[in-house]
Amino acid sequence: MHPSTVTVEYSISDLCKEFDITTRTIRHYEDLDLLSPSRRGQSRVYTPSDRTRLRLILRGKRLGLSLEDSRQIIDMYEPGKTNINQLNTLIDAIRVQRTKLNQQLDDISKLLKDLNDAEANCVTALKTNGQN
Amino acid sequence: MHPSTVTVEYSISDLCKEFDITTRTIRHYEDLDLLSPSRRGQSRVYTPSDRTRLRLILRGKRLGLSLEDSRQIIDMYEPGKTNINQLNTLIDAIRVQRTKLNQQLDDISKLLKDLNDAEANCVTALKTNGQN
DNA sequence: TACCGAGTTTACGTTGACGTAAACGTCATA
DNA sequence: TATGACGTTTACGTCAACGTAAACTCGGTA
Repeated sequence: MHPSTVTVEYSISDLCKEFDITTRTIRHYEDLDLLSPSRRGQSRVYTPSDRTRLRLILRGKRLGLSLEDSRQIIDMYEPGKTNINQLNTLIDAIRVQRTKLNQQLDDISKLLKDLNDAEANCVTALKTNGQN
Repeated sequence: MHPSTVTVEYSISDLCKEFDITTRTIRHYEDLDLLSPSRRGQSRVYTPSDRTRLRLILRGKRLGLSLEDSRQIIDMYEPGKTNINQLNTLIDAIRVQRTKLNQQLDDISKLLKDLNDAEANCVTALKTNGQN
């Protein structure tokens, strides 16, 4: 059996459609070194790894991270080129991020509770006024 | 016993210190009708209720909400002036927000897991290279 | 009274994250 | 061959969320 040589790749519009963003957005991320696709001719060619990075960027956006924050976090996943005396710095950064995320978890649970209360108030208001 | 008449109030700089923001930020929120403090002379005077609103705004910010989003959510907590035929709309909005927050919860738990993995990789890398 | 600290308004500047338009290349197919 | 669909670069525009500076008022106090 041959080793699987089906190298998956994506065009810029493939990724745009999948994630519902514009080409401008993707090229913007490349300007900020968040993505660095290879080229065939002048066209950009994206690997599954690039696609994963994009997913991480968009996830970061949903969490309110800046693109710069996302770049740092994503670089944490690529431990290959990290030299040893940066590893401890990296670990510290990871812990800082984790603290922020735990704060977010707390914020969200509180907000969800507030929303529950607010909804309950609405429902009560609807009932007591007896109007449908 | 008298009813407690100690009406707590805050100056703009009180709130700035407490939440570690600038006066410009607070006045900006007022421009957007997120806050509407009363005045003594020309100076702004904030009530505990204003302070609570500010806390909610900043919590929204940590979650990546726009100020406009926060304004809408905060208005949900003030059911007094909401008329009945808007209540259903409000309930819908609440459910939309809840959906977004649940998405965030999912994002965060994934990110936390990723950070755990990244940290583990760092630790392993430190050990195998045997350098302190 | 002369200044200081804390407040105010007005208005232009900045930064991040793209939008939008212009002008162009490349390839398939009608 | 010419018309689209899809790609590219370059560059100015926009919007949100403030920053920053200027010029002012007001209440205490040295």
